Amino acid sequence: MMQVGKYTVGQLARASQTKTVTIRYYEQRGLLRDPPRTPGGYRVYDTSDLQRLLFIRRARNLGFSLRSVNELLDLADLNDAPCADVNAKLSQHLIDVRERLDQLQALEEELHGLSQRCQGDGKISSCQIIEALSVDRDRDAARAS
Amino acid sequence: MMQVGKYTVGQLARASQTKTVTIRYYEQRGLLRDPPRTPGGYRVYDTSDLQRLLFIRRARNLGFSLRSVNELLDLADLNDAPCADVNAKLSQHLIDVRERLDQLQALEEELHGLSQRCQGDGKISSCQIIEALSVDRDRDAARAS
DNA sequence: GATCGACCTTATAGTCACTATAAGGTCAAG
DNA sequence: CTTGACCTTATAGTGACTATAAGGTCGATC
Repeated sequence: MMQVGKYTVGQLARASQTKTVTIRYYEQRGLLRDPPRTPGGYRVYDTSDLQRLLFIRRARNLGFSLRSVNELLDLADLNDAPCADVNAKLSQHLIDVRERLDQLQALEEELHGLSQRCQGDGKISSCQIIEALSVDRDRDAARAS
Repeated sequence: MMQVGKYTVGQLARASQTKTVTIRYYEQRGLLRDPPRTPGGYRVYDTSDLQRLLFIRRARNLGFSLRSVNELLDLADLNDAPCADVNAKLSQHLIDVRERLDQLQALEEELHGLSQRCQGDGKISSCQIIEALSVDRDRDAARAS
């Protein structure tokens, strides 16, 4: 059995809801260090690796790109960097997320409107949905002009 | 000059707000036919190609995957397929979009909450945001157990 | 008919964040 | 000492493009 506070890649994976291949991918990308190995070549992680991985996963769940996560980790490692830098990154991300949210909302409305048009009793030749996708609408016309 | 109703790839690109490489990519993926060529090898498209491309772009703008767009095109080509098939695809897509919307909304709230925690006057060592990302919160703890 | 520049051609590699697969080696328990 | 779960590396694939290189064609002008 492995020492307490030590993990194989699989144990780290379980503890962080990550796949082992993903962990190795993070290592390759430089987000996680090259861990020490057993004589047989198995990776041996410790709790600080787990902490770092959990940080990565949380930030990823919040929609940060790996690049952003890396920058965040760099900042976090630099204890005397100004906290405002972190907040700036967060604010920009929040702006991006809100924009995506707006777009997705508009999309939802459009799809909902589209789904209302189906009588459900016809053939494709008279399908209002296909029709709507096929015909130039105001937006297309305006953009193309 | 090119005949009326005929387009080079670049003209098709301009008329559909697409990049030429993307058009060739769609051709490669089988969404657009291999068009006839000039003696010199230039692709020559006509208005039906433009219609089809506009259909693709509209569906893509609505968040359909290329695979779905392809299925939709297949249905549209089959004039006697039941319209309900199209509606089923649309409904499923609407469900997916609404799910993404919910997730993005939750994300927005979390990020907003996080951004409220910045005092903006400290160093990383006392950054509440980094803190929040670093520390196990209820969700992580619950999932890992 | 030479030249120019805008446009076209193919092929290949890169992006992002993984996921999948193959072929083989290690670990610990029984 | 065998078993089976786990680990190793390397390579290729995903989706929907984007970027780049190296070269060929078109049509207008001189």
